[in-house]
Amino acid sequence: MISTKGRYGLRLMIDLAKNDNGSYIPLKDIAERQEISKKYLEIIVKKMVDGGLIKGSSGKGGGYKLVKKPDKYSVGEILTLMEGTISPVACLADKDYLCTRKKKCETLPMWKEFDKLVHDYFYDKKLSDLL
Amino acid sequence: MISTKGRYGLRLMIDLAKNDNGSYIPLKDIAERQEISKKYLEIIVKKMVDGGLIKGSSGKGGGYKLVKKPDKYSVGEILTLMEGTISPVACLADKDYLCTRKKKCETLPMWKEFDKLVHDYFYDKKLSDLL
DNA sequence: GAATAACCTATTGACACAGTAGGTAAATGG
DNA sequence: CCATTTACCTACTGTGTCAATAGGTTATTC
Repeated sequence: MISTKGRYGLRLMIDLAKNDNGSYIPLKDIAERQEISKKYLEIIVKKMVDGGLIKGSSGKGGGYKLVKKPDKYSVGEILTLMEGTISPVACLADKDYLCTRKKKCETLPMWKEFDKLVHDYFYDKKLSDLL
Repeated sequence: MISTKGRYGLRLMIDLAKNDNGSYIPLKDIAERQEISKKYLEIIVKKMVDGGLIKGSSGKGGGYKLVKKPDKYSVGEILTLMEGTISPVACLADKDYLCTRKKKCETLPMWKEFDKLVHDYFYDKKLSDLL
């Protein structure tokens, strides 16, 4: 289940893309347009900056802006950054996950197939597809 | 993310299907074969019984058994019973979810498309496909 | 130097997850 | 009838995440 972080994060990116005029966009404006608490958006926006998906600038005339063209962002990378993982099961989400039943597990192949389905869907879908 | 309830629940159903010889299968045996705590499986098995997916019988010779042929169970119905919902976002999981932005939401169409993808995948996949 | 806006740390209440503990009720075999 | 087996039931617990709020400090511009 995609949390508000992922959902709001995506809307933040769409807002940044739609209102991009070259200059920085203040979070206050985004919060108002998107009807999301600015305080909560700060958490989301920080992850985006830390993850290198957007950049911020302080002071008057400051705000946030995209660092790439919208068609260069996949929905998958945005969601993965926000959610930590988009893998549907713990066995696949964590590379170091240890499971003694790996070889005889009857469900693992299905999870893997489903995981690929999800992964492909979100990584093929671009931010530009949502504008 | 599918929780242990969903994952174990699926393995329980597979175990019941694989070891079906007409009579009831004690939970103790399933717990040992699947290497899952019997106590924890009790919670899962109760949901299955309450949901009408399996039936139980007390006393010696008792246990649990399927009520349908394995090809009549979809993975989707098993997971939905265990997880409550398999919808990827709150907006779609809850029928009564109120969102003032429904009409202008740029992400909703994508969530709907993805929701259908997930739904179709799991409801087309049958328990018999996992044996 | 005032205003603007990002950036930072901490806290909170609610809830779900992943179990565990300890019992009662029902069915069967001897 | 009674011991055994097995399901069935209620309650509890620790850990963690979610969703959000509060209250600051730093950086930048005019």
